[in-house]
Amino acid sequence: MSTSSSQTPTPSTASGVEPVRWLDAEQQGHWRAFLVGTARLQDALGRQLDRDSDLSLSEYEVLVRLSESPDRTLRMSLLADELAHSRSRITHTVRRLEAAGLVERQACDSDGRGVNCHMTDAGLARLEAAAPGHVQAVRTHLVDVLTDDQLRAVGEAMTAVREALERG
Amino acid sequence: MSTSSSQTPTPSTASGVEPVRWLDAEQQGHWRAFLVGTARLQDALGRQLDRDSDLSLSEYEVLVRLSESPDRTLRMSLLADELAHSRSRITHTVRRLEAAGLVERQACDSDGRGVNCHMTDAGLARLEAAAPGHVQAVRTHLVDVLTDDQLRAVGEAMTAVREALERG
DNA sequence: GGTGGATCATTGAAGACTCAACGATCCGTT
DNA sequence: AACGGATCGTTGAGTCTTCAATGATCCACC
Repeated sequence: MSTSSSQTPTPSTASGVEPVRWLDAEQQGHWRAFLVGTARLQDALGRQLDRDSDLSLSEYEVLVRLSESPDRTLRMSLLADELAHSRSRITHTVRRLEAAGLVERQACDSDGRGVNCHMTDAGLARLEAAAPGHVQAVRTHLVDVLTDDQLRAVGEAMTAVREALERG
Repeated sequence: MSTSSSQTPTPSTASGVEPVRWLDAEQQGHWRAFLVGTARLQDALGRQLDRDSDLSLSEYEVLVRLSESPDRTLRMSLLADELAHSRSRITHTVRRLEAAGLVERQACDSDGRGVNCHMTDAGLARLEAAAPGHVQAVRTHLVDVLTDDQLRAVGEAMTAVREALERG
């Protein structure tokens, strides 16, 4: 068999079970290209960051969001939402960053439950050191490989996917 | 600052350092949409598989490739290459699948170093049980969210990314 | 036909992420 | 003002992945 490939739709029995709408060969090809391509891409980018800057991709993403925020500070929950990472994951990532001195936690004035994550000067310096290499890698492996139209298409498609998921 | 965002290209000093070609606002938006969208998508698909079929996405992928191969058998290295997973990761994934009785290892006739991974009947049954729900999830969160053109654009873009990476 | 550099797969430890459970705080309702 | 459900963030255990090191086999070449 070739599960999740193009198949004759199961001739509808009287079973009441929704027949599976398999993907056709083309759809499946695109889906697999997506899976494999993203795997290789994330792998290459993570490797570059780790090798050249001793940061994981998620640590880098956290630092970038902080660098763009007023006072270089962001609530844990906002970090989680913006990066689409679980709260638990953000807690663990921030704990590592804090241990490295790149970030520090502060109580949140307006909400006793909240925790603010503030990027230290060392954190900013570390990000600034890491950014050029990372951006170059994003170019080499993604942006410069695609036409402008292709990159836009990917961006818009993934925005649609994201919005659909955030409704469900 | 806003690292990896659109910036005035550093006025070229005489330092001999290649100026960083930052991403412009649009490129960066697409790149982030890609990061966040793929994160949410993989999360949703992995969750569905784990909940409904007690399989991880990588276990599922291994089973699919095996199901499509002659004799439901594939070399470990081919599994790794096709899925873009490390050899070590494949070893661990297959070990778990073997422990669950879904797969078994066999010596490879033509190559004494090689190991063939063969999918058992139980493995096939497990895959067939998992497939409808998974395919439906891929539709709900990706395929049915996009137009045919968008899906093709994504597939072709990621194919280009993949090929570029496999050359470097 | 032996040597030396590749490829294949595994191993174990370290690292990162998930999951469920938890305590604390917030806030709408009564 | 007290209840009760919801949100926030953390925790620790379990799971998955990476990384570096290893042993085994293959093969091109001398």
